[in-house]
Amino acid sequence: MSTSETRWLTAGEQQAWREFITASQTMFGAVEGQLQQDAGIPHGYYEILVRLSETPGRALRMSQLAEASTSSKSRLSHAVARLEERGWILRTDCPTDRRGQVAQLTDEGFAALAAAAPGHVAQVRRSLIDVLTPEQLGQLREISAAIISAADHPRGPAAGILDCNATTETSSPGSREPERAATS
Amino acid sequence: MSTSETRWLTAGEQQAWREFITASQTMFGAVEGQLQQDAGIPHGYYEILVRLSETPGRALRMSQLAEASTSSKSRLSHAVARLEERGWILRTDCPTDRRGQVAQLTDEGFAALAAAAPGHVAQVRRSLIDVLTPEQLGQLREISAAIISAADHPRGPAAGILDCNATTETSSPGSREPERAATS
DNA sequence: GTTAGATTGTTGAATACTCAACTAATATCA
DNA sequence: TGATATTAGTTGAGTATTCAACAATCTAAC
Repeated sequence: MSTSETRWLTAGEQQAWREFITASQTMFGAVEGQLQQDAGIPHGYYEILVRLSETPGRALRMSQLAEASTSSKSRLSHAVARLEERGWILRTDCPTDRRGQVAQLTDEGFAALAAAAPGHVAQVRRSLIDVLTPEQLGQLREISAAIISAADHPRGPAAGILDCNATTETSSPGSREPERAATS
Repeated sequence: MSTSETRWLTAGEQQAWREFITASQTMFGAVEGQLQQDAGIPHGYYEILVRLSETPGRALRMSQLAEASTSSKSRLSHAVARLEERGWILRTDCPTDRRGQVAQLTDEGFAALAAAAPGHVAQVRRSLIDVLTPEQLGQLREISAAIISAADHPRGPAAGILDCNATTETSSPGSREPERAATS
């Protein structure tokens, strides 16, 4: 298994990959910029506030909040600390588990979120939703689901099924390599 | 124009948006992690090296390199400084423009890139390419192109055409708002 | 030619994220 | 019960990115 031939990307695959990178950077950059500009917080922080706002008591255990906002514990800890400084979140001890902390969205936090939401939604429409046809949006949803699912259920380096993708264009081993060496 | 009603996201739109966020984070996180782990550089640095490696003399003006790697001047400046410390890039004065600097990929840099490429490509396959059908990859390419194009040619807040997207589900103004206030 | 403006690239401060190390509390199991 | 392992969450150091300010050079217009 040591000398597994590298399956370089075909021209089409590489183009898809690079355009996807550019599109994502552009998109998230615009969303980030709008939020930073108008609300003074990064998008990750905004997500944290949103998850809390959607929870019945507007409160969540740190670990659950981390999962809900797809954040690492460390990142969440730092982020909540910042948001607490602003008075948008309050941290209290968890009554049932003395290790735990409960993050509670304050009224100020909710108000800030409500104030930021319209501008954010508008930006998301401008950068993504309204830019795609309904059909494309559906496709994007399925593509995203496939990506997430693949990450959740990783499989061995060279599953047999995958080879069917390399049939049409075998990407001659040297073609995308000797002088270029890479793939972004 | 001051009181433009917020067009909240429909349930489907919101789901697409959120899944896209998660998918992107997952995907780029995996790619980033692999590169950081195996090559000790972030993906953005890798891209810089790639662009240089693809250029005839393996050298580019800073501004061109910035554009090629979709990076801000500042970011590139910092990044190249780091890569220069490693001996992977060399900066020299531009002969034709005394303001300019030319970034030159060194042999060590090229070697490092060549060493990192196989692992990176494998990761890109694992996280994206091999996870999608050829058809989906094509769809993703078109979706990406649409996003990029929209960012390049921004249009006014409320173009008439856009309203056709809101026909089926008008997202009752209060539905996704009063208690939730947000949209990730 | 000289001046006003634009471009090139760097810098430092502020912020956010990652990683590893750590404390404290709870679970598991002999 | 007591020992061990797991889980919850925080912290600090290191690094990357952004932003605004800046110096230096080039370009254009008069």
